[in-house]
Amino acid sequence: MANRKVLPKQFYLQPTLDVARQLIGKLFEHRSNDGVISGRIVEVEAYHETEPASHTYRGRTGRNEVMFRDGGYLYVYFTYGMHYCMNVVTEGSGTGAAVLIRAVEPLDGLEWIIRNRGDRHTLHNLTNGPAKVCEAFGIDRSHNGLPLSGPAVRILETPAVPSSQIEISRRIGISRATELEWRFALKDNPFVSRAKVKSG
DNA sequence: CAGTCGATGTACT
DNA sequence: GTACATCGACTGG
Repeated sequence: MANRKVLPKQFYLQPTLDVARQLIGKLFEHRSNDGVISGRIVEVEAYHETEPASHTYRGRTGRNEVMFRDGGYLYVYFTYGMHYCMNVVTEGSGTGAAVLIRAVEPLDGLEWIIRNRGDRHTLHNLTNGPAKVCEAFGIDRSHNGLPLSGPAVRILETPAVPSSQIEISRRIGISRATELEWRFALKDNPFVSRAKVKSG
């Protein structure tokens, strides 16, 4: 794969919705002793301390500490007794905000992704959901708080995706509050969660 | 195809 | 004790 530049710190310090939109099309990469797994980010959601669906709405807790850091760290949390979800922390120190990675399109390490997820899934079902992405990439509690500048986890620069290719919609799975249109996805990409399965 | 529901552990009230 | 930024298996049309 071509050499890619790691996203600069300043990228993550922007307003969370701007970071979310710009993360579409970027490459997420996990390097471990097992090898390299990478994927193109195709679906994200923004979360911010100013709205009730965010983990940070009620202030600091042990779990959400990483979300209050300055942007550029990975926030990983455990939910439903069995799943991990990973987020990109945004904005300045003291603001609890992040962008949830909801779906990626596999690039490198497909063999590892299949091994991590099990071999009874179709290609499109490997990484089309936030907990699926974490399982596929081998991301868990131990990655909480790691910097996205590497060496374990990184996000790499890519050419900007035109806004005509980005679909904006309501967030998924929110039960405590009115859902906001803070979800960004690549239009018609088959790796997006809840994508319609084409018959032809 | 859509809708329902159990799994399973942790953080927080 | 309750809710949970989910997934996958199962049901019925």
